[in-house]
Amino acid sequence: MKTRFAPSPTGYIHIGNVRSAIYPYLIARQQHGTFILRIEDTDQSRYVEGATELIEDTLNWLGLEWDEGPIVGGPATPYFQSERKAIYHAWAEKLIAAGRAYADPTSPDQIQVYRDQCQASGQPFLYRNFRPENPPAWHPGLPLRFKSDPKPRKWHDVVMGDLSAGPEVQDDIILIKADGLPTYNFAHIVDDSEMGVTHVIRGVEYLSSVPNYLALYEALGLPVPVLVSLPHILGPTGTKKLSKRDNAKSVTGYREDGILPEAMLNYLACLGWNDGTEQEIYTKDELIARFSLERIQTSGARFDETKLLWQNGQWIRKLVQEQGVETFYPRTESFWPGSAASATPEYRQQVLGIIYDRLKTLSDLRTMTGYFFADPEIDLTMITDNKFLKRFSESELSQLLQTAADRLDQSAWDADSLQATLNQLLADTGKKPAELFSIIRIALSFAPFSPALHLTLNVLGRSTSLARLRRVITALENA
RNA sequence: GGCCUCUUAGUAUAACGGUUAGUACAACGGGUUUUCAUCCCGUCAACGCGGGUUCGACUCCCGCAGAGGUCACCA
Repeated sequence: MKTRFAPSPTGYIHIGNVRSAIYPYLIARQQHGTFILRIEDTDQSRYVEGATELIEDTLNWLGLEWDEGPIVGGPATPYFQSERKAIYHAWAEKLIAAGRAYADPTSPDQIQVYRDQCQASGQPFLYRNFRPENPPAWHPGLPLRFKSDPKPRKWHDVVMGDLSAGPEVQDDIILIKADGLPTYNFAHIVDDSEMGVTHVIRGVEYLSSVPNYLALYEALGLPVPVLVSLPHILGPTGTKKLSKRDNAKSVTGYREDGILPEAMLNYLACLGWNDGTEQEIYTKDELIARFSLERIQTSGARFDETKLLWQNGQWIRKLVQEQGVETFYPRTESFWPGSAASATPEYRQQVLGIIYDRLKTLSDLRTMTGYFFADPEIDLTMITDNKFLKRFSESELSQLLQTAADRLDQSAWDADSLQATLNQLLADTGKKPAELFSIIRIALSFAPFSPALHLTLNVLGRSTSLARLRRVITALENA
């Protein structure tokens, strides 16, 4: 089995088209086949500098390594269509010799006139109805058209099932443009054949062109590969396919948001595909083992960021628990708040160790860990408005904090001892956990939420913790 | 407009003629010595419509509606 991902370098890879890379990759790996990356850069006007690198970066991030293509090379080198002109021209000459292709002398303006005429009379426009009787010999500067042989066509699509189409959708499509470069319609057929691609996996937008492709395969004497049409991914609100026009984010844009590639691959693979079980979390190896083209959904699927976020949280927990904090830590390095810059990696790892199960994305570290690295600004309203604390006066609260500070000062400073001290404090003061722990927690962090109190104290350390309690005691006294 | 495709809760999906239509996310409620999160328990919520076929239809057939795709010297 040989599959390929064949993007055109017109920009970044977005959520809406990355499944055309994931599915061919998964099935190729499962069958111990070959996954090819081919760059379809035949449209010079749409070429974007650096887009190829963006594509490679996306595949690398998701872990979709290609066996043949740019950088790695392969038996069908080159893998850029712009460098394969001679190959397309050789196949074009064969068609001309067989009487199945001809030069098109009609100007684009004239074609537009024909098109308008048809529209005015309510007829579908087909170029073959205007085919010139004595076309000139083909030479550079003239487009080359396929001489179609319209007839009923039947074919099978692994996802869509048995399909058919009538002659009315088959036309004399352009094979080579006036600039000498081939169209997608011609180039992909030649390339897939030359490269030995057995399974063509691409978006459903190509479905209506398949009858023309079938005619071309026939005229070229080439076998038709297995055809697989992937339904579109829809935007979160609209009903149209996700595209860059309606703010589809790049896949790697989610990397900057703190999404893990494991989660992204997991989510995307399962958007419109399932193995029939109720499993939700899949590793790449599990996806490779379980994937099947036949179980790809026939209808489009909406991209739902909420579930991606949930899966990402699951993956963060899974990886930290499996690998340990130290191993996972390097992946978090660019996500810490600025105030963490002066902290040691060891200290950041300690913070990560008690906060990771609250993260939905790695970038949550930026907003959730500030008080571990710098003294938070005192905001007494967080105390006075707290639903457990508002019934106490400032002096009661400051006395409570004073007692807590004194006891903690006597305590050994490790998580277990701190928990024991807190429990003892609870018994001695007769306060409810919601009261005692809330005032201490807020005094330490002034954050809406934080890890368990004994763990927070343990990581902050004795001197920082006590200093923070004391400045709040002072603030309460002066209130 | 022609041609083609699709249609189960808000979202992603399971079901391959017989189920109280299952699961996950979200939402809502509850539990786990503070908060938030995790984890656990629970609640709400779906077969687009109309005809057939059949003892029986989400499942098969036909029609309709809605949505999408495509009709480029773009891919």
